Amino acid sequence: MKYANVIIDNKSNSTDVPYTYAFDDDMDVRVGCKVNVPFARSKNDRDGYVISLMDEAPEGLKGRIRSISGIDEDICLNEEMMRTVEWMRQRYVCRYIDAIGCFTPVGNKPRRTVRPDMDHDEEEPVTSELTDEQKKALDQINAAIEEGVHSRFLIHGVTGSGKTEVYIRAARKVVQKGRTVIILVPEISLTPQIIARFQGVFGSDRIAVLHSRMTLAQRHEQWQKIRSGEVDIVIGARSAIFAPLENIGLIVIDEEHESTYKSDYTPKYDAIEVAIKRGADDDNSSVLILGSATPSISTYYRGGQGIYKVLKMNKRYNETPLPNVEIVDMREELRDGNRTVLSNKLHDSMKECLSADKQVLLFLNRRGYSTFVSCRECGYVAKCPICGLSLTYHSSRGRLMCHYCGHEEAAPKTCPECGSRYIRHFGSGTEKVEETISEIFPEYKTDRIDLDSVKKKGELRRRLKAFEKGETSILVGTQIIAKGLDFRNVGLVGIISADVMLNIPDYRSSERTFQLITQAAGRAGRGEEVGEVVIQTYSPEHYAVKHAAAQDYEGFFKEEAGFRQVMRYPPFSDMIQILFTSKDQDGARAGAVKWYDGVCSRLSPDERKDVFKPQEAYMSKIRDVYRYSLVMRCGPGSRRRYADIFRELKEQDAKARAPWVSVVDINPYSFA
DNA sequence: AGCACGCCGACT
DNA sequence: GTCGGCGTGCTC
Repeated sequence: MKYANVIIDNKSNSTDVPYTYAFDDDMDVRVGCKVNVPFARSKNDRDGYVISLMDEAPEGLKGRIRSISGIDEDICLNEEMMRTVEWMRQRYVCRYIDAIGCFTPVGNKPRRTVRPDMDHDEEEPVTSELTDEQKKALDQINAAIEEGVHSRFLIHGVTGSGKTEVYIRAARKVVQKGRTVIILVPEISLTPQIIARFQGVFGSDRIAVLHSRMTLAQRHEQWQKIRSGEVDIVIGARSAIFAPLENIGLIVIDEEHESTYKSDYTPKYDAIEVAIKRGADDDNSSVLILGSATPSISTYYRGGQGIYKVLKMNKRYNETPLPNVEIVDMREELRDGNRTVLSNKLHDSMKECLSADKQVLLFLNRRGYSTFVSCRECGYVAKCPICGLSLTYHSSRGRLMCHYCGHEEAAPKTCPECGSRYIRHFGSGTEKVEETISEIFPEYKTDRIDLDSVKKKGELRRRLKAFEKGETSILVGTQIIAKGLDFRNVGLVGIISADVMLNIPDYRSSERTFQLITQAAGRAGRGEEVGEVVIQTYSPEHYAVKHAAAQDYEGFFKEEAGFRQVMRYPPFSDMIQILFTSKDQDGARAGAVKWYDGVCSRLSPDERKDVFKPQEAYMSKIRDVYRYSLVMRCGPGSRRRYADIFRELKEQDAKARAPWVSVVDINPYSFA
């Protein structure tokens, strides 16, 4: 007789502990197995997962132990996966079963074969000569692959420098050694070329592509195929990091700065952190490659610390010149009497570009979910004196509030900098851009793409393809058009207003602005000719705008890292948000207050200063559920201690059957 | 007495 | 999460 510690497949906080079951020696129960077990007074057996094995039963349980009824042969994780599960539970303060759920397929086993139908536009493998930079990068990566120890690289390579070719050659070497590969891409539907390249080189048979539009049965089938060792390479979005591969030799995370690598569901994991965890495990010892033209500040900082080996690729593949970037000062436009959304400069450039039979791409911010207050004459923006972020205007009370710390002040009637009365909240009007454009350029076809207009599956790709083919001349859209497709005929990229993004109340707003402009610039003139980029803004002297216009990542990084260090934002700390939800308003508030007290009482006086007062979430009620939020900063090296405090409070809540739900989010993508 | 309902607590 | 047990209060 042997014993197994089992996690019951129950979405309850009070059963989130291992339960010990007995099994006969001839039963093949291993760590990671899915098993059926009797539980409590349930008539039917429940599903569970084995997290560890023991030879003896613990003293205290004698007489209460029941036996495993059966093993589910189809689903079995391995020890490395279960170690990652344990790590996720502690790191993200989630249940065992939430972490296990990341590794297991959803849905049931399909009755018949349901191979997914991919619309592959298979491309010829590009096997041209590598550039010197590509060779140098690949040499270092290959050496690490040969050595077979865990190592991490960041390829900082401008758009078009040929990162994909490096990934492919590294993957080929790893596969030749009989090991496996995970490739993460930000969004599968927007990156068909990279998939086509891999399929062209490795053939479709040994590659599994995981995408969000697959049915549950298809996912299950792909999971089985991967688990049984039929594929060498898995390509997919964020969740593909949980691919049930063994002996992972290489993990690639393309466009590592993208927000899609952070999960918005429980557990709120970061795929890059999971990649490091899985890659560093002795059973894998993988080489990890992050790639980006605009690495996140945190990643690049860690590169400087030696956590990643930074490989530079500064040359565009066929030496295509970088576009000319011009900043338009919208304050001057106003002074000159131009009150429209189009500056004279952008208008003229559009005219010129269109008459040369080239296409125009116009970027629009999604309407700000919060509005900031700024002066149209001098560009002044109201900011929080404590957090350094734009204050949010609450029209109902005519006051300004800080999203992070709750600081509150009256909205100014005149500009505190220049005395102008032209100070007001910003944001409306941009929705009408398409209308305005079609009025000004009626002879050219204009299309608009935003998240609302492409909800239907395949719609986004279809519309982008239409633009690519030249069916429309002007494309107006939000950030989603900044990614992916290669628009050969785009001569001009216009950013209608850099200000909305620059003033989102988030410590990364500068980083995101820099990335957007750089990315947008990468869309212009990818063919032979020099492209043009026009950025409209009321803050032309802002360092994110200036460095992006000069294509100077290094300069931007230095200034932004300085800001982060002074304000003690990541990577110099972790920002943590805990969201409390409840059917009744008092429940959510009570949870936030209870945790505020609980957290503070366990911290030093200095640390306590970094716990902000509980606040109503910006969206205080969604579908009849009330929301309260608690934000705090966690100093370097303290993550684990904070997570342990949160776990303790969660356990208390579970015992007391608290009438709220708490969700911990470490370095959330946005503060709700 | 008989039963519907809601709350509580244990689950290996 | 899920179940049975048990108390309360209503009806026959």
